[in-house]
Amino acid sequence: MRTEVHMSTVSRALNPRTRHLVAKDVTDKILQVAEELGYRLNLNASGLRSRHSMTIGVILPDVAQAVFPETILAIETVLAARGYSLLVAHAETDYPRHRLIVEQLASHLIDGLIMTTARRHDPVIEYCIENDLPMVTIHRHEPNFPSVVNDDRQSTRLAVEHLLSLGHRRIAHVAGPPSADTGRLRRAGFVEALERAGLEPAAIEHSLRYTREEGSRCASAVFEKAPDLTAIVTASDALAIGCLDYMARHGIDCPGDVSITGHNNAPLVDAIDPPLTTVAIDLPGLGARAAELMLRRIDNPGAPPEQIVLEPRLIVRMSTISLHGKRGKGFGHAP
Amino acid sequence: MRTEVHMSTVSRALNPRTRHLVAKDVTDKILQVAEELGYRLNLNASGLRSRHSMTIGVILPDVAQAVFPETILAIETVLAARGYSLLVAHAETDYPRHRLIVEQLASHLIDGLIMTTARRHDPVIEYCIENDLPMVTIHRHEPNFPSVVNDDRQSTRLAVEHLLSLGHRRIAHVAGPPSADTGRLRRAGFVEALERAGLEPAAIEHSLRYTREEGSRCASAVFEKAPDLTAIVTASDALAIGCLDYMARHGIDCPGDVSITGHNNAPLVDAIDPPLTTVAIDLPGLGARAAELMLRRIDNPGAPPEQIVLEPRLIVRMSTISLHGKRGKGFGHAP
DNA sequence: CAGCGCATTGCAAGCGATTGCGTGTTTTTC
DNA sequence: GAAAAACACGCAATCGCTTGCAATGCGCTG
Repeated sequence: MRTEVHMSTVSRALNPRTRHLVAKDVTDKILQVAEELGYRLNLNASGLRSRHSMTIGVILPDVAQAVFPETILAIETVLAARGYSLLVAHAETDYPRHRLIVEQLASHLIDGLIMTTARRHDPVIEYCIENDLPMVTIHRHEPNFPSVVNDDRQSTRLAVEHLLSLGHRRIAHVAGPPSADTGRLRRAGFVEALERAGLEPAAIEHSLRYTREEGSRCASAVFEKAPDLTAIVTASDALAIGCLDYMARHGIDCPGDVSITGHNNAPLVDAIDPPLTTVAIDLPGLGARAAELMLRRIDNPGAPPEQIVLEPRLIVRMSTISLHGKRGKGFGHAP
Repeated sequence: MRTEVHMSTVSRALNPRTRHLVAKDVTDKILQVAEELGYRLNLNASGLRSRHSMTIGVILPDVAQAVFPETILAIETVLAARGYSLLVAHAETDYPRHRLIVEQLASHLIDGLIMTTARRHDPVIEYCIENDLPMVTIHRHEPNFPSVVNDDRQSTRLAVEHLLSLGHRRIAHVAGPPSADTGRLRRAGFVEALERAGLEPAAIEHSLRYTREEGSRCASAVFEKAPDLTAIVTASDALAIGCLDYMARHGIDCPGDVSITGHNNAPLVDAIDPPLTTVAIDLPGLGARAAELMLRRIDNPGAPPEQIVLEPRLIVRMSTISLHGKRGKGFGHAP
């Protein structure tokens, strides 16, 4: 930097937070010269001294889940506008990777962490708590941390009410992992909605992960427990498609024999056979809100943690049909 | 760090590249003590002095594309094993974002860049060339840079040959963006394969992006140009599904009236209606090879750039059927 | 007009690692 | 057994920026 001013002045002028300390005309000149010279400050040096790296970590559970790209994009869009970069890490269930992530945090690589994994008892979270690293969670509640979640109870309630209105009474649930908030809450909403109608779940099976394969496995389990079921509410589109896979293999027709609802409204679920009735959640909203909360948290660490809940929306397609004037599978008499 | 040795020795012991400079027993002791104290070196300080940040940038074009998650995961897995983190940036076609990315590079935030966008004439690439930042490209060739690509010519050849063997003769192509290597090469493979059979393309329409909407638009265009076509080869699954959307709206049956092939074998394309015949590319392989090339490039900048080409594989499902004993759309006579 | 306060800028000490150089010690060599 | 080479490690400068403090100059008040 070659101007007639001292480098400390340049530093102050370049940093929006300290810019008010330098005279307006000097600031303008500095910005102009910096632009001409293509000067960029060295974030390593800056971070070394000021102890922030201008990068935010994002932890994803499982690439296989189609719901993340949109969320990530939204996060990045909001953060990039404030000069933050995104460091992504995939952390399925393997511990070595968790350890690695913690190490990166410990290396002061990250100014904040956005967790999109819904698993509880996470060493990464414990680390954030201990070192009070700004964290915001998506898809899960953590006391004392900002979070943005879908109203998961409401999600499955919507699905159940839809099926009830179609005349279904023997409804099973292919649930998410019990270790995940999403899994537990969606299950709770499912049970509640049935209880209100004076009904009991036909069957409930927890998946271990939100995958198609798990969906198939769980389908097998619920059909075993409740051969006369007429509908299945699932906790994710992938699980629903897994159920469809199972049913196709066993000659059970959807929606003719059994209706199915998914969850998330992931890309392409409108194009599958049959187009999936599902509960849409606001993926970009989840990301954008989370990023905003993160920025607010960084600007003002003392503020009380906000918890944002977004409303789901039922999207009816072809995988659910009315039972009225139709026989459900298991009635036992011929046409 | 509180041992009886000097911090320079610690630094050397902790860095695998300089570890040979210190005695084995001292190294062991240092590693052990570091472990006990939970000591992590400060990457900002380290990077400031040594001018490398231990992070690799990855630029993605478009989140909407389902092909990236697997590739990213593979990249991260390989790089994380060597202590590198991943900085991701989405760079569709908007220039402000490109500028932002270049600025991050300029801030020495990144030791290398993996480009997954196939667009040509990219300011980011120019920056890498000028500042000889290690770069490796996926899905595109760049002279003097390592790259890993699918054999895109072969991809569409496979698709065309498959359709030819089913008796199709009037085949159209919904191509990728002409600005993308993938778009041009897949188109070239398509044309070549037809030429070998002494045939001409029924129609070719270039999409502007690999999206469903563009697929629909292009479908409209090719049906306009060649109403008698019996098959469409597309440059991506998203485009293929867009074609299916269009056909569904216009009462054209797939595969009854027109056969369609996709490209990439993205998740769920086996579950759509009809299950899509597509050309599978090795998504994790693309990522893993790219990451390995990056590491090699960093270790040994002088080595000649390797160019890796992976072989595609045709996956036949239900969206393509034989024309033998069947009438294609446009023959003009009733059953 | 002296004195005070405020706004603006310069000074210089770090932030925590890396690394070229130098010194001390051990091993090799003839 | 002495000189040379190899090996291990310490020393201290340095990377580029931030920031508390000091210094300067200005306008304003009494």
